[in-house]
Amino acid sequence: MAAPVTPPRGMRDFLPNEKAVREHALGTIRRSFAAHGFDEIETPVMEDSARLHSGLGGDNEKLGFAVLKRGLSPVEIAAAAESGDLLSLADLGLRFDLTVPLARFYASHRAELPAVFRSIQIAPVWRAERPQKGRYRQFIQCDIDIIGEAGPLAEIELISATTAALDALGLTGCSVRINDRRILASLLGHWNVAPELAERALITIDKLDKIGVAGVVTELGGLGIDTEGIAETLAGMPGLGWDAAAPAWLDLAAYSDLRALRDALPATRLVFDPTLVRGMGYYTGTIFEIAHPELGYSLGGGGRYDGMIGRFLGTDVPACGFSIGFERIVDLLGVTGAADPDAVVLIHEKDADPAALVALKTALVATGLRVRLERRTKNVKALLDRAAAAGYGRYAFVTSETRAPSSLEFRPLGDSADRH
RNA sequence: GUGGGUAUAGCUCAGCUGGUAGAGCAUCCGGUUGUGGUCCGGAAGGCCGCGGGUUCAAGCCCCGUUACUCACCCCA
Repeated sequence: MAAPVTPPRGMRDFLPNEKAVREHALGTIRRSFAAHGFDEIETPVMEDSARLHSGLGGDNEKLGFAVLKRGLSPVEIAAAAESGDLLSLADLGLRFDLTVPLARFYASHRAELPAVFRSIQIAPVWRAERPQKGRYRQFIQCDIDIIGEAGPLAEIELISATTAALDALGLTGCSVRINDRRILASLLGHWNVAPELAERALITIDKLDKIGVAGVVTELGGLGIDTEGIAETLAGMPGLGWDAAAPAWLDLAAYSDLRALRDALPATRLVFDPTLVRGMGYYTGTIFEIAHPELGYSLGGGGRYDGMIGRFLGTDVPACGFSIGFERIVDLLGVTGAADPDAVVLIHEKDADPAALVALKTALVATGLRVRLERRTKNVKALLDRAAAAGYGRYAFVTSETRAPSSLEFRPLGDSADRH
């Protein structure tokens, strides 16, 4: 058996028709974001290892691909193995999201950017996860971020631009779940959860829709949290809605801010969900996620991270972002290639004159057509089916008598069942 | 990191209670068919993922391993 030829685990090759669908979707998203006043930027795929592991990335930090320093000596490697700190052998890492690189980018280029900067990033990120449906080790994220806007305008613009992009893709049925870190903080305070347990407790709360009230109570108890009265609070959380009679644990200021967002976005299905958490440690205020009724995972998410840029810049700058999980969107769209009548296939004999063929093709290209040459095989049907699947709309046979494009007789390509 | 499923031709898959490897599609060749998407015939293509074990005999049973895949964890 030959050496394996599959791509690395969790990473994929894309066939021509898949690539075409992806590029089409990316173009749609890009145009939609740009129309809403965002500007596209690009950053390197790697960042300093120390920056990626600054504690802001939550669990994702553990999933980062590290890049070894060049020219390591056996002594250094042995020392790292001895100390158990293998990460010290890496000085760079592949980015696991686009937010941490953006914060560094902004800190680096602040002087050249507008006071309120609206960025687009459409780029791959890497996480060393166990792959499964909707989860890959290399995947594209489509992020928009607004830096320098502390008020709700940022959230409103981000949510409306993102839902506009989803609409442009023809994706229906999506809703946006929304919550606020301040609400989660007041909830944990109400339960007297120790700060060092807060992160674990939040992740557990996030699972409420999956494991139920009893499951969450058990898991919280396992963390060492006093679960007295927690079940009652939990039971009332999912259906709370927009007109709740303010339970004691609810941060009223944050709740009121969320209601204002809801009022500002009448066209969006905005669902208040106090159990929404999100894993990234850097969120400080609003958090949101795109939900789809057919999927058990989210199609994207984001939130406000007012503290992050200050870690790189020294002074705090408010920031908020929204990320679309491109791979999950594409999986949902499926592969549909429409036939292009301006894309034609020229079928020629094995012994056709190459110079004449290319001259003929060039003449057709000059008229605005997309032209592919195909050597005639015994099985013409298979050849034509493949061309049709690749989006070609017409075909013609080239013979030794074919001199000019006008002598070609084009026929439509398509389902072979309805023609013969 | 944890658990389940799968692994046979380029692709999609059969292969019965263990008995020397099969189909369809694709490829190539010959013929047929109104300058052509039809049909007929033929050929080529396999360490049955890899390594052990049981057996007279293993694609099939047992153990291990690797890869893929689904779910959990976590996440887009």
